[in-house]
Amino acid sequence: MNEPKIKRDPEGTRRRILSAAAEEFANGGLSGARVDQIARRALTNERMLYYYFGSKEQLFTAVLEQAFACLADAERQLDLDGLEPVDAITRLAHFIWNYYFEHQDLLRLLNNENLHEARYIKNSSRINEMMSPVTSMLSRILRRGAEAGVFRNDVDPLRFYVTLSALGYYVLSNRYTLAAILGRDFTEPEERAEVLRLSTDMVLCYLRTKAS
Amino acid sequence: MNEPKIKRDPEGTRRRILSAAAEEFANGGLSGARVDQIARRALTNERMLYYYFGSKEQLFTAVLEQAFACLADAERQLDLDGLEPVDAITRLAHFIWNYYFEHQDLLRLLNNENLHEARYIKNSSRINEMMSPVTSMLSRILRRGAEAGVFRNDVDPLRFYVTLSALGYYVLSNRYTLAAILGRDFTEPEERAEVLRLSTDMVLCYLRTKAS
Amino acid sequence: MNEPKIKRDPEGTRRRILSAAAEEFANGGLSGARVDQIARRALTNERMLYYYFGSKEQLFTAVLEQAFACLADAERQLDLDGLEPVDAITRLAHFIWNYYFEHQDLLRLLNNENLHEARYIKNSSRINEMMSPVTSMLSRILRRGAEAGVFRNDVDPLRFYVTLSALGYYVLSNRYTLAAILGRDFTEPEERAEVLRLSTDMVLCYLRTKAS
Amino acid sequence: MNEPKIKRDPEGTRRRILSAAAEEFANGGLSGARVDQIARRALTNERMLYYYFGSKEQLFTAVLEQAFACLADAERQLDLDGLEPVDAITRLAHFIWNYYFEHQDLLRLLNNENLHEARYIKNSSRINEMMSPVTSMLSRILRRGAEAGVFRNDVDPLRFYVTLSALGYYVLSNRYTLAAILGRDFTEPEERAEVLRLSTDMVLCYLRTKAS
DNA sequence: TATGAATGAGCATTCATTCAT
DNA sequence: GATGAATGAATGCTCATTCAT
Repeated sequence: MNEPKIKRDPEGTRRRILSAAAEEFANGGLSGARVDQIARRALTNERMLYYYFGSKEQLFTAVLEQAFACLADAERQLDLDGLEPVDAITRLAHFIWNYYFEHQDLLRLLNNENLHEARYIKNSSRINEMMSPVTSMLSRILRRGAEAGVFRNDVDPLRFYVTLSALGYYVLSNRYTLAAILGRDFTEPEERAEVLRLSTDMVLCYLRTKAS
Repeated sequence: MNEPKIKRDPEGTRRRILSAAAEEFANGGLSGARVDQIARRALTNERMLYYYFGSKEQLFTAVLEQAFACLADAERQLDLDGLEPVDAITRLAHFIWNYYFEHQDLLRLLNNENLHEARYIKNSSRINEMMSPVTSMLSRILRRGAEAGVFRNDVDPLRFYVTLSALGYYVLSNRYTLAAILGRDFTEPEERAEVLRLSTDMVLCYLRTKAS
Repeated sequence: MNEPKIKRDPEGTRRRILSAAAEEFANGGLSGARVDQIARRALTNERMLYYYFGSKEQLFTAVLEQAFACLADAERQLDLDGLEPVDAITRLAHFIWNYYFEHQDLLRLLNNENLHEARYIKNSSRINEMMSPVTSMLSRILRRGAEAGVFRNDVDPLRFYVTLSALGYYVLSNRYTLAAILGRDFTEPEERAEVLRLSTDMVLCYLRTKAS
Repeated sequence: MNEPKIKRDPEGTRRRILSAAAEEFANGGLSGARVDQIARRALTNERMLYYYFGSKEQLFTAVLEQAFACLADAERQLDLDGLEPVDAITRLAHFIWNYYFEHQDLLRLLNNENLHEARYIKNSSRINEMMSPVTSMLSRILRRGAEAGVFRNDVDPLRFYVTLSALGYYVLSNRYTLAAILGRDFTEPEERAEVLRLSTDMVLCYLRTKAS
């Protein structure tokens, strides 16, 4: 009656359910999210959710798949191969740092998923097929840097990648408990800039050092 | 009947409930944990849970309080003031790294708590009262290092502390999604040792560099 | 299985819940009534009760609203304006007397509601909107009687209305304790007739007396 | 610790439980009252309630018994035999009117008990033994009045007694719903005085009228 | 494709009551 | 006589899901 009813828009209905579910699962996780809330937010009814996705769990998986697909897309649009190694690393560090900040839903979904021991990612063939494009990119940068003599040559790309991701992820994911316990909000603009600088300084300092 | 019934053991009952709750809340979080499961695991009945803790949420808070109290205790037992600055930092890095590894329940509780935006920590006067003892310790180490000329002198202790914590926390918290996506398990013993080495190398490398 | 299942009858389901609730709330009141009993009696399940009414308390309010709506309907169907004043008063006295007798659920609901200090009536906008139609009717009768010289002219209509209601309500509401303590059942047919006669004699006797 | 603990006062404990129970049962009735509330209000623990009274229902019965015993006591202290019949009736009407007003707990208990169909009064031998002293008193007054020629001689004492009680009980018991529906509070001092006057005028007017 | 109606299992919580000291 | 600890059976309510149209 007073609610805007969308009629006969299968594509749109599916999309609205997916984005509504992303928000609800981000807050609350799998068990905390409510199907009626998702339906209401998607301007449809609960039945359609089952019609399109089969079950709450399958919907959760679909949300994860979409979030990962977005990340992979963004990574693919990064073109670091034309940059100097130092600039490439700096650029990559900034990209990762910003991506999580701008997609905190993904961060929350990842946290939830890890609390489930990645059960739903493992069951998704789509996610398993998409290998992170950024790792091979990183390998190339590190190799180029080593060949140019600006980087040490004993760096494992995967290990280095988690190092690049860790600080940004950690201060964002733990912002609330850190604020409660340390009394500082690491997501305020100035503070963010300082931590990012610390992070890039640290990794570059390490890369430039000769292996012992 | 066939279960061992413990009778008249208030201390023990309370303790059993608390530790059962810690496990159940670690898996599943606040909404995922089931009070009947907690009661069963504690070898008591649901009623006692309310008798001792009032509500599921208050029990959750009590679990958080205990986990934080344990961490604070462990931090207090660290005596770094007698060590050389470099050794002290190394020791601290190892401590943090190992503590989360050996107390993954705390890590999961923290993740859950951050998904709740730290609502339950904020409501706990006990937790708010216990300021992390490690930060003042870290300040002293950094100052000593700077005075001895081995460390740069522009390092913010809190910012440095989250840097120390971040990598260990990240690879542990995200082990499942990292394994699914990057195909490597960062919690295997050898891998852990390598990542820890990378981490300490990186921070020490940074500390030794003169400020730009 | 062996119970008659009614399917796809929203009107009927709602109605059956309401009438089942009326009975259960009449016995036992708000706290004494059980939602599973109401559901069983309504040949449906507990969930539908919440589907249609939201909560036990809202269902209680809906039951009160319906009972009051019935009373107001019955009052509206009384046409006393064409009768002689004495006949009109007699007729009204009989109506009130009989209505409570034939709707003892309403009486019990009213008793319960007064034990709650009318909390649920106050929260019902529907009930607050329907002013008792009978009071204005009574005003007109009393005025006509006074103008015709058969009634005294100092009678307050509302005060007189509660006098008319009181005796019938009291002997019915307190029938059980009166029977236990005085040893007489005031709801037996002969006794009822006598008390009704006493009541009408009394009020008419009073109305006919000149004001002192 | 911070609560005043009463120790070794069996008489007092019993009394405090009884009066606490009276209040809790008056609000909420049998099913609405909570044993822990009663215990807390009585400054003792739940166990003592069972020690002294056996069960919640037996406690309810004991409360009823005490309330009735108080009423019977008060009635016995009325000495109407020395008064003129008209004064005696007036005095009795005022007594009843005031007693319920000053003992609204009794009124609420009676309402609750009638909602239970007087189950608990019936099971109390004590209450069944105490016949209301006021009825025989009333018989004597009516006889004297009739013999003196001031009262009609066809009045049934019991029927007349309920008439005397009804109005006072009704406006008090139904004060909240009457206020909500008629918009007038019949328990305000001035209004009470007027209704009492209406009531006594009415019964005296009736008594003075010759039988038809 | 879309939707209101229906369901049973499960949820956190509360209850009166009893046990053991 | 007095008390803290313990219990099992409800209680109101919510959940994800399916039915019928």
